[in-house]
Amino acid sequence: MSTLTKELLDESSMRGRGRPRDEDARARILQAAIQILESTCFINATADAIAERAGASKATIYRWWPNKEAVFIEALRETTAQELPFPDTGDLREDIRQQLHNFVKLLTGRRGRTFKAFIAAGQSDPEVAEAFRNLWIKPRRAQTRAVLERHQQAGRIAPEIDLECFIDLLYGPFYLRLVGGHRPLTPALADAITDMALAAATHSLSESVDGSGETIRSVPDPAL
Amino acid sequence: MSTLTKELLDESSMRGRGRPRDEDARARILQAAIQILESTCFINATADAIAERAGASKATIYRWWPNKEAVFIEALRETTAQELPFPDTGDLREDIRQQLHNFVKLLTGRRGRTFKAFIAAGQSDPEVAEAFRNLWIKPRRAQTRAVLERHQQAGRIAPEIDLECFIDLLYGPFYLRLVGGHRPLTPALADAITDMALAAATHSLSESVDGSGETIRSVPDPAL
DNA sequence: GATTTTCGAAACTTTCCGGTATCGTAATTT
DNA sequence: AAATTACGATACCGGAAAGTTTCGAAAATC
Repeated sequence: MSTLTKELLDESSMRGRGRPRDEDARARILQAAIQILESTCFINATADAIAERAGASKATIYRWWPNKEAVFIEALRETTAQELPFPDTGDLREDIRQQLHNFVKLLTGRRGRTFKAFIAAGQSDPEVAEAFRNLWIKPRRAQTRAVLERHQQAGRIAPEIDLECFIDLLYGPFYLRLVGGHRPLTPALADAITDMALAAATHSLSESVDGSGETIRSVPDPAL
Repeated sequence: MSTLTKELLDESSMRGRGRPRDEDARARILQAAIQILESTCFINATADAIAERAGASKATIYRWWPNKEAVFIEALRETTAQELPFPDTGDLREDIRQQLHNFVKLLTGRRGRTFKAFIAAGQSDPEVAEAFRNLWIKPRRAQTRAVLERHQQAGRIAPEIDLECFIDLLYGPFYLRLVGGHRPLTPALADAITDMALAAATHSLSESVDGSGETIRSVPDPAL
């Protein structure tokens, strides 16, 4: 975080003559960008605000990034890269429960505002939308899918379940409350979704147990 | 839509002396507002754009609405008031399936862009966010809940299911794909969510049949 | 020490847009 | 006919913010 990241690797060979880039300023700018998204909305996330908070100059920002959005995108990449790893204990229920609880904790914290800001900004800026997809959504989905695939192959998720849709079923409710704001994001929701998602994933499984190999998706008589 | 809505009700009594408000212009302005949200993003939804498209004057807009956002809010109210009624046939599966298919159709059409615009604008304008909640989200949820409550009382949904969470489970995946853009909104998703949501709603139901009155949320042995 | 490149600070330009004011005209009441 | 109010068109005002430029100082190479 301090002035430790000076000359690194063998970039010294391709270094020009003049004063080198201030890596510390780079870090401060990215951190300021994220902090602004965490506190206020995108509307207040101006280039001046970043510069002021980072103790840097606007000229410095525009020397290294083509525009304001690029700063936010790089900041998102650096801060969310390692977040929310899907648990893989072998216990499907516990994996899901843990993950959804962590997700709630993430969304109710500072990161929730960051995501809302990116979702909002993505509507008018395709590059921001693509960045949010590629840097946040897709990596999480890929990792989630990897774990769920193992559970499915182990028979703990019914084989006819479309995992992509199942992942939407898992995370969708939380994004809905995040952007809808009709109800708060609580651990209770995480528990409820865990129960329901697990029932959905194992339903046909428990049915195929009692008899027909044909996976009949029979429902209790609609008329009571 | 034409000049039919002139003097209506007994407002003629409280009409002043001068030229009356041009109700046709009002309709054109609201229609223009919605059309702009449907075509481009909120970013292009300027007051000038509304005026031009409506063939009206900006002065007329600001005479009847306090600001730009109020126009969009009233336009949302008028256009979405009657949309997406939850089916109530008594057949839970068919009710859900129909509703989700209609929802997909709605979101993939022009209305999807409108919603994205409102979600985005709501991040920086609390009044817009509240309007979207009160005019779209909450009415749909209330109606959905009313129908689902009857299904639950009739025993077609397990009694321990929290309907609010279940509603989030139903609609969440579609909002997620709408704002995430990682996968397209397809009827196939509606079918998949229908199957999984129904399994979730009836799972404990089929379990409580075979024995214990205690609602144990037991799962098939995690280790296969 | 000369050169080169970056730095922070701040002024600056440019563009855009929300909202207001003006003006001549149209519609309605009295 | 007079008074009143709304209309469309258009010019205008003020602020905000993206991005550029200028400037003197700092940090590196040669």
